Amino acid sequence: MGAALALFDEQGYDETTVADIAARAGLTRRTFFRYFPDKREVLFSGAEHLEQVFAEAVKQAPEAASPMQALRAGLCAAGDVFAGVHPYARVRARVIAANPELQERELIKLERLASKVAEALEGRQATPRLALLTADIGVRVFHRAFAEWVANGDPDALGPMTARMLDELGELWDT
Amino acid sequence: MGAALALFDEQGYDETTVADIAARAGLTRRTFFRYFPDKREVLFSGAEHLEQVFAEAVKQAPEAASPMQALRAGLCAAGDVFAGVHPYARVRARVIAANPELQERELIKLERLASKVAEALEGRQATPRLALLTADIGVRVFHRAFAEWVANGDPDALGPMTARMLDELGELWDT
DNA sequence: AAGGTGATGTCATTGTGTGACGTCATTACT
DNA sequence: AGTAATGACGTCACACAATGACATCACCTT
Repeated sequence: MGAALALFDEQGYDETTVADIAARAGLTRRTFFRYFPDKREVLFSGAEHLEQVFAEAVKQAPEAASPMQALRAGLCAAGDVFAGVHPYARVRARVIAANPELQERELIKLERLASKVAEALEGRQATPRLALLTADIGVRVFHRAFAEWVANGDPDALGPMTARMLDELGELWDT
Repeated sequence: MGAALALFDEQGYDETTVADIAARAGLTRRTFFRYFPDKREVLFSGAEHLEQVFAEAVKQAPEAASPMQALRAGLCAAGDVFAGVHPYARVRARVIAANPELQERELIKLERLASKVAEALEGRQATPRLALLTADIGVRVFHRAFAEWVANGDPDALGPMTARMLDELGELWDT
């Protein structure tokens, strides 16, 4: 809902009531809660799509690919999802950064994403233990790369930024 | 507050009101909110202590240690914090697992922990970029190892379990 | 045209979180 | 000792989120 994002950005999240959002969108409070289970959820409507793309790319990776290689494929696909929405992502990130409640919601979305990816990895060769670990770490790398991308990255290069960060992470063990 | 944990375990988190908790503890609703900023926070009172121990261990690691080695030191110290509380941790984990709101809070606590650890790593040799990444990944490894420890681990071996998982993660790049 | 179906609005209720304010006990200062 | 300051706790009142029950209206199907 664009109305909500605009209001959050203009006057802050806490200062914006659901009634405000509904009013600007030409709705009632009650109706708002039919579209979104709660106030925060407005900012996370694309989450399922991301989950789906990421997990699908992991599943579609070549048969011979290792978990890490499958993960990399997923990360690149996930990066593509955000093509063209860099400006929107900036505003959204600013709003979220300003509010702990929203950060909480963001984090649990990541957790859900990780569990979907773990599922996809299990559908290949990985043991549950390592699938969970690999997925979790992959998603966190995505999260950090996303933060850098929003802050100062090339709008069209989220995927590459993520892949690079994954490499850098692997090198941390070589000391 | 033990009263809260007991009630959450007996009747569920949502079914337990702040008034219930306060009553059992011999307090008022208003007083409860003087001790805890919100209802969830009851279950996260030890968080600052963990942050402090973890970060301190990272700072105290030998001068020559790499970021990864300093991280490992922090993880072991963090493991020691939970010596003797395995049974309590089980109940707590069960309550949290049953409620998304609590999971959200747990995740943001981890995020705070990661940022403290990142700070500690920056106090050594690491660049901000890699400090954030290393800390984040370290904390996630801790989180996953903790989950396994709660589910079926040796009550006295959280630290070793965590260290082992960190090794396994590093090996994922070797394929 | 009648009836069903879905989208939206109205109303009422519960519970969280917070501000304003009062009371009481303890400590500190003269 | 007497009194002022401080802090812990309670009472009251309120805004808002969230949700269930029910009404209304538009539109589609036959």
